Amino acid sequence: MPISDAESIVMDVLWRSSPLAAEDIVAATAAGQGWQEATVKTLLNRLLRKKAIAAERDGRRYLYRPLLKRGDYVHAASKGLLDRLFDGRVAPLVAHFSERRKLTKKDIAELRALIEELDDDR
Amino acid sequence: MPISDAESIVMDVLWRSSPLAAEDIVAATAAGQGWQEATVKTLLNRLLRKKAIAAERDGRRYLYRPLLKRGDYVHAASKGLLDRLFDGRVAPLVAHFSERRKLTKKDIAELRALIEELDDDR
DNA sequence: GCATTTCGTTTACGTCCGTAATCGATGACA
DNA sequence: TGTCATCGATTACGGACGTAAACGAAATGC
Repeated sequence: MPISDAESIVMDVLWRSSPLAAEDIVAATAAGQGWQEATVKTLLNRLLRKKAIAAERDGRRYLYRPLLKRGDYVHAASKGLLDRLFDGRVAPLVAHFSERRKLTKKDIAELRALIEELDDDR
Repeated sequence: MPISDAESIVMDVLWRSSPLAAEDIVAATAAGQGWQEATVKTLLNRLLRKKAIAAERDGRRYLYRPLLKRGDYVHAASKGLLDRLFDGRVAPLVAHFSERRKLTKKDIAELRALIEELDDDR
């Protein structure tokens, strides 16, 4: 079952640091997202049902931590997009941004460094 | 208003060739997707309401063509993902696939060619 | 001990989405 | 000219999502 956009914001908090109490997650998200605590509670419950997080009792409250790894989530999302739009390959995506002139000098330098490194491994 | 996954499959057909009659779009998608014609009709109507396509009368039927450009759609989707997951930059995405060893030799060669070309433009 | 606060759980509700059947108008055919 | 086939338009319906209030149990303050 997929993690929704709103849910992924909660995951982000937990990926950054965990375990956390609901209170902490509310503190980290509610203001920025304009959410009520109740909303965060709902999202936590849905994530529990999806087995994306786990809760362990800590006295009268629970502490939440991710079960789903950030890398796995990022990978699934990225691969989904690549498959749908770029024939599953990375280069066409880079080419797309290049054609749209959305690559800064810094982007290009980073890419060049990456590629050189990869070539070294070869 | 966002184009949903199912809708984007209809858009794909129209991006490949347009204008097309509903019948053609059904022919191009229904079998592969396991859709009834009714489903395709619904999707066409929703795309019309979203102004992603336009219909012009052709005798007793309509011919549909895209208003939304494929490049714009691809860009919005890609940028959304990059922004959400990779700090809006392309290199970290490439690095991610590299770390997961999901880059084939061919991918790397394509990327190297791309980068060299970009460097030439510099 | 009893009221109040504090958690998590349950329920709610409008919208979008996937999927499709049905309806209504119009053109074709007999 | 009346009936049948075609189209697009309307309506339907369950599930997910965003957003949140209400409820119930447990702890805490007095």
